[in-house]
Amino acid sequence: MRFWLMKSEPEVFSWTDLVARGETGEEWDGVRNYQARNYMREMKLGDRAFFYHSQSDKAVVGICEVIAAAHPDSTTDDPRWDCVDVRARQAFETPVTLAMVKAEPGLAEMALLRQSRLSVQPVTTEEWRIVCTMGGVDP
DNA sequence: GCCAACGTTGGC
DNA sequence: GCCAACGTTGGC
Repeated sequence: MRFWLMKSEPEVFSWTDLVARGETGEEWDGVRNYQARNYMREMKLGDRAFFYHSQSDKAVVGICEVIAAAHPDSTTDDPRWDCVDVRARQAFETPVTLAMVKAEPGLAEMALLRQSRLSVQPVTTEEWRIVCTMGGVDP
C-alpha cells in the first residue's frame, strides 16, 4: 500500500463534504496537471491519502482511501485527464497545520513543502507515520 | 491583495 | 527548440 496527499480548497470541496458522501465516496476530478494526474494513475485500491485543506485552512484534516483506480475524469471530454475515487476513512483528532509540518524536522522533505503547488503528491511511509502521530490517529 | 513559483501557450 | 508572455495556485 502506498501513501499520498491530496489537496482541496475547503470552500470548494471539504473534508466534511467527503464524509457526507459516505461509502460512495467522491471522484477526485478537476485535476489538470500532468504530474498530479500521473500520481493518480499510480494509485491502487486501498491506498491511503491525507486530505489537505489548502488556502484558508492549510491543514491535514483526515485520511481517505482510494476506492476506484484511475478512470476518465467525468468533468471533461479531454481524454488526457484521469482521476481516482476516494472515500473518507478517519478524521484527525488534531488537524496538522502547515506550520506544524514546517516545524517538524522529520517532515522537511515533504512534497507539501518542496512543491507547494502540486495538488496530488506522494508521502513516504515515515512521513505518514509522523503526520498520523501528530494528528492523533494510528498510522 | 500581493507575490513567488511554476505550468502552459504561442511566436519565432 | 527556445523563450517571453501569460495564467494559476497557494502561502502570507
